[in-house]
Amino acid sequence: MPELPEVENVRRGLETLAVGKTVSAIDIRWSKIIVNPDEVFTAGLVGQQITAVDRRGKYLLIRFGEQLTVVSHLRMEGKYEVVAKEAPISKHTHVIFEFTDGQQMRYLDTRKFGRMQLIETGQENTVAGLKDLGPEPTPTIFLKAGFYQRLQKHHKAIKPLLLDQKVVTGLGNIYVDETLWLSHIHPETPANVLTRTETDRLHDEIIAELELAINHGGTTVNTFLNATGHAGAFQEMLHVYGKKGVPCERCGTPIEKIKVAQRGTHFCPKCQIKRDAK
DNA sequence: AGCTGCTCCTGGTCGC
DNA sequence: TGCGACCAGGAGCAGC
Repeated sequence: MPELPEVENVRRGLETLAVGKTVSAIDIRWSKIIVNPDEVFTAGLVGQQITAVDRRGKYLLIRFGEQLTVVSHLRMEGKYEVVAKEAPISKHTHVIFEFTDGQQMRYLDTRKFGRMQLIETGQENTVAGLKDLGPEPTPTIFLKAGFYQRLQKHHKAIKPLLLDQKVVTGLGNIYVDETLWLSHIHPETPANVLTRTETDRLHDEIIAELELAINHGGTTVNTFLNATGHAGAFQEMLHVYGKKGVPCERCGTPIEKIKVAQRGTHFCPKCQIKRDAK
């Protein structure tokens, strides 16, 4: 599933393949993907040129001309491809941007969870989800002191807080399990029992893990911008996610899978000791 | 305000 | 083999 590293990879691919192209037509095949009325979305974008592709957290910000932005969230299975218009269209293609050069940028999404919204550039803060987004996971923006203070305010489990994009943006279920294992923290640990030393360690692991994944996913960019293609490569680097019953790399104890806040959660019961509330 | 639970979807897996 | 039940989950939202 696309988390921040995969979205960044898609961003880089679209930057290469779609910037400079001008939209000649739009075909919306599954209307619910588009937050705006179909005709507003289409009328706004036809004739516009793609000028840049930015990213904020897991949101893609596709810039059209100087004044318009399409905010695109891939959710679970969204993908983009840029292909010749003659290329076969899969049944999971829901939005097609046709360009004046005969190519098409297509949005594919097996489970149709993804969303796209046309806004005026500069109005990003009107989009629910974007306006309350926390810091990007980079050392200059995501600060240890603020992270610690934020966690101290909560007594619920650390895992759902890391999934909350308001605390830090970019983590999904896979990377949360991975960073908690790397940090020796049990996913159900109440956030406010974590020490400053522990949250500092967690902070560093989050930054390092996402950077590693971005760099790892940045190796292959072709006309098909496929998040799962890169996830396949990163698969080899996972320590706990999807490894129920497999011996922990550090201590050999079988990895366990439980539910935390309705999410499948993988951890090592020996390396990640559960602690009670204060 | 914090938190929980529901919703959207389809493909894959499991039991019978 | 076929079929139904159930699971996977990011984030917006309602409701307590």
